[in-house]
Amino acid sequence: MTPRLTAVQLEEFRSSIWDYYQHHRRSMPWRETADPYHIFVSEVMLQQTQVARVRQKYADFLQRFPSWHELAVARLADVVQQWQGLGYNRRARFLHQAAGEVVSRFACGLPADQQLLATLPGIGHNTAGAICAFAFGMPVVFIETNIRRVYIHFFFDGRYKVSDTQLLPLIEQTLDRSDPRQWYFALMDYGATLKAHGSNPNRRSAHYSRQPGFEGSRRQLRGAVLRLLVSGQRLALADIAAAVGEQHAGSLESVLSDLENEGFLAAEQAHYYLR
DNA sequence: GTCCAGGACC
DNA sequence: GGTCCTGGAC
Repeated sequence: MTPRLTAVQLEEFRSSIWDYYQHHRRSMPWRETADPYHIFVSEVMLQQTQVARVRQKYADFLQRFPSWHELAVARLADVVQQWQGLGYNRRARFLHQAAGEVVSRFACGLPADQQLLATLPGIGHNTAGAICAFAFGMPVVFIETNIRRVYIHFFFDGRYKVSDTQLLPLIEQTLDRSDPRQWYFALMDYGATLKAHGSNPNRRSAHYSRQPGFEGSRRQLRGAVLRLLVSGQRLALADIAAAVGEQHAGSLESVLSDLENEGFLAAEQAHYYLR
């Protein structure tokens, strides 16, 4: 199933990655710090979102919410406002909730523990691993899209439906324990270039799927509703319906209900507002 | 205009 | 296995 690497294969692979990194490393602000809060914010932003779009948002967000405490005590509406343009607003709510938990559960700071980090909202095994590697320099095993590309490209040439379960033992075998932080930076930079040049190896991942269209979707409507309310105004159903337009009329009430249940919205006297 | 990148949670 | 956003590339 998963190949066991020889010492020579291992050395060749590591050399390829390090050599590429030496000449083509990408510079990013969150790579210049080991501050757990800064790393945490960057990793949540980088979930499902490309580096280019995160850069400015990262700087603005930290300017507005400089510490766990200031994020924890902020209004959710302010956090969502700061999040605008990144998409997947649930991440803003998770981040806000996570800050609350960090302040209450981990007064001494973020724990250097992958399992424990993965109990925080919005943090799964992979983001927890990234935080451990980048904030604490720990030799943990995790996978994300760029890393996935690298291992499929090198070790599963011509194969289809490659699962992460097959990749993880290889990531573990090849992990350079002398400097996990730089090693993962190097892997991700190599993976990013594989996408840019030639066919994307991740299409051969068992976890690849084509995404549905955005125009007219519930996702689009959710974004539109939050954008409408993010400035703090309270609006009646009819006002929201008028603002989001005819094409969303059928699903508006259901979307409002979802957003209310998720903790984004509240309603008083038939007027909706952002919490 | 159409396609596509990006993990967590239910 | 379905759902969640937005902007940039083509």
